[in-house]
Amino acid sequence: MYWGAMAGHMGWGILEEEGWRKGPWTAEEDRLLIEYVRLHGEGRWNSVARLAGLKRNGKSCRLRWVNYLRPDLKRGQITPHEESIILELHARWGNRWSTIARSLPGRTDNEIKNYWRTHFKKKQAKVTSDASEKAKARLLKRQQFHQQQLHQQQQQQQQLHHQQLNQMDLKRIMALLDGDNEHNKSAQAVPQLRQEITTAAFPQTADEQSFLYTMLNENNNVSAVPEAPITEDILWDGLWNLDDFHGNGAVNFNANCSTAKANTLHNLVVPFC
DNA sequence: AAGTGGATCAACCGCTGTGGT
DNA sequence: AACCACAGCGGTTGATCCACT
Repeated sequence: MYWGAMAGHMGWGILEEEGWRKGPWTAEEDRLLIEYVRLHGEGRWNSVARLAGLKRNGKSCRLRWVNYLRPDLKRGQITPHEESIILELHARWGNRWSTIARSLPGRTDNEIKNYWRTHFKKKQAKVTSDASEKAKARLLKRQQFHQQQLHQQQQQQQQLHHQQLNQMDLKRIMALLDGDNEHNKSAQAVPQLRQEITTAAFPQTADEQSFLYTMLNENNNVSAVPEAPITEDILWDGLWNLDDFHGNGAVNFNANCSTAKANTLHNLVVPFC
């Protein structure tokens, strides 16, 4: 199109090291190539340079002929009908442009490829972008819900802390740590203490629990790492696994979780269902 | 009027498949 | 079997056009 005009006027084109011209084709080069094909037919493109006096390599000649000079090429815009064919065939074959082009007489693979890139690639990107926006919204909703839950949990914990603070628990644990209990120096006492700390109504907060575990470690000079509590991350992992809810995920979910955990998860998940 | 950025398209590049020797 | 030349394909580039600010 405008390449030809530009090349014709300005004499563009550069010479490669091997002496091949590159860049836009001139009107004279086109004429030589057309004449060559008229005399010798398509093919044997590497002979074009020698037989037609063109300083173009075979690949360049073939491409110019196939994409621009062929007499059966259909000019003009892609019609809606052709567009629907492209869509359908691309859905079936993907980026096999030459295969698609065979179903569209007069259209080249390059043309279809360019058309797809300019018309559908961005639509595809928009679809992806929309999906991304939805994901962001979901994340925001999740974060808001997370904060709300955290706030509620803190309030509930504070209430429970005051209501259920069991002085007997505290006294028993502290007594064990202080050494009133003779067993606390023995290795067997460690699991017992750990169990006390874990199951006692007191402590209720993570800080309190951490404090007691530290005391326990210091007193016994052993590693007393508690079982990891149920974190939000684990709960959300459960939520994402619900994507597989119709498959084995649901089965595993129920099988692997205690009823309490399952209920907790269920309560967390329901707002998003 | 000038600048800018997206759209368009011709052409190139690198890789792979195929056929001949 | 190995090598080579060629054809074809898909991805990418780069220059120009054109609408918009």
